[in-house]
Amino acid sequence: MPNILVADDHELVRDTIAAYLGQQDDFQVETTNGLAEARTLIEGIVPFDLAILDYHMPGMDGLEGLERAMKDFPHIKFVLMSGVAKPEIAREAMAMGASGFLPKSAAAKSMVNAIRFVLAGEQYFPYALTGVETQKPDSFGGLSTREIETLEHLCTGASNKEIARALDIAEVTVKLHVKNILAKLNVSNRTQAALIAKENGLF
Amino acid sequence: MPNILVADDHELVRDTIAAYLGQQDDFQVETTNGLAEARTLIEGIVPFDLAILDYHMPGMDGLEGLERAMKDFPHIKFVLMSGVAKPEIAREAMAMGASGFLPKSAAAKSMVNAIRFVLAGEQYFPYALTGVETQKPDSFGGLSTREIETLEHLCTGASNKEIARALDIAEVTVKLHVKNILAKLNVSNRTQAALIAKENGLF
DNA sequence: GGCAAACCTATACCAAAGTATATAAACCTA
DNA sequence: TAGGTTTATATACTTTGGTATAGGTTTGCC
Repeated sequence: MPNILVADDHELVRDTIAAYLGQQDDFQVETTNGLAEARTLIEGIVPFDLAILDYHMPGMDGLEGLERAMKDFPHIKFVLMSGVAKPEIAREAMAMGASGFLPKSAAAKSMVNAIRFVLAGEQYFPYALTGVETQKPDSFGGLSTREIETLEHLCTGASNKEIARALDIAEVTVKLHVKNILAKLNVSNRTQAALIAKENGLF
Repeated sequence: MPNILVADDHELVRDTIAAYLGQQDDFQVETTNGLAEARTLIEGIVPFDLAILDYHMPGMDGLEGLERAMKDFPHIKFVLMSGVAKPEIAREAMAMGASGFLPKSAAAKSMVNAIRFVLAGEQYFPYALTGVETQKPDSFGGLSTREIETLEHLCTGASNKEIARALDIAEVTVKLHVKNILAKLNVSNRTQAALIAKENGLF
């Protein structure tokens, strides 16, 4: 019997999903409210086949938590779940090697089918998100490619040093990009830049 | 057998809640994805006892939809449900005469108990939201009043100096507050603090 | 070839952010 | 009254952020 782990910090969502899945007699379901707890459970005695992780959840850190988890537990299939469902996030997760993406707007039946599909070794990706036209914002406020990438990291609250490591460039260069971003977006610090990027629905 | 209507535009949430409630042998559950459809169902043949309405749902228009529904169907008990859970909204709904408020962060068991409670003719209101006097988010991550005020300015991208001027305190004091905020929210800089505050629907 | 633009690095400097301790008044509560 | 919490301030310090200037690549275009 497949063992499934549902990790979400909203108890209501978590419990109801688990209850729904548990109703299906061929699923065994456990739940947790954060990534750290999920990792502990996975490292435990009971072997899990599939883990459903909420995108907004303590410890996730954007997609980093998912990436780490996939790296640390390569034998487990991971499915990302999100209510806000930005297509790029979903695609990025899939690109990382996630087994699937579940928008919370999906029907419960679709969810169960998707989970079966994933357990069968396939990748599940909602048709609605395959639209190609909504890729990365390639022009926002006249920002260059590298500046967009920098802004993206800025929106996670990363420091210049962290951004430098992520983009594999020197910290001074990041500072340059940040300075240009602030000028082009006409704001005075990184926090404001992150805020208006978010407000404009980026990332 | 009590008849319950669950209206939410997220199919996953809706279906799983309905399934969870339906499991309880003394509940009969129907679902819809918007207020208009909910009203149609209520006006139909099947008599409903209780309607659970999502705050973010087509036709709700903030609390106006709830108010209209309560006026038009005074014989039905209405419970408001929300994931973002601003205390003021909950209180306002209760003040309007709603029978209860369900934050999505509630446990599934609490939900069922709350529903029984409401069906018994009582009003259900989560203990965590009972802080009455302040309209502002008065409890978030265990932040104090002053820390909340500081966080609010943080969310505009203000500098410590600007916050100090706004709150009429010394800049060092602002630094203290910021430091405590970062610790309590478990983040490492002001940008992350602002981001997660926004994500949690504050300010 | 020459030129512009995006990209990267370096040095240096100053401002702002964040940490660490210590002190103290106001307030609530046991 | 004693003790805890919140708020506030101060001094001192380290780290990070942001600016300025000067060069150095690569790419592509006229």
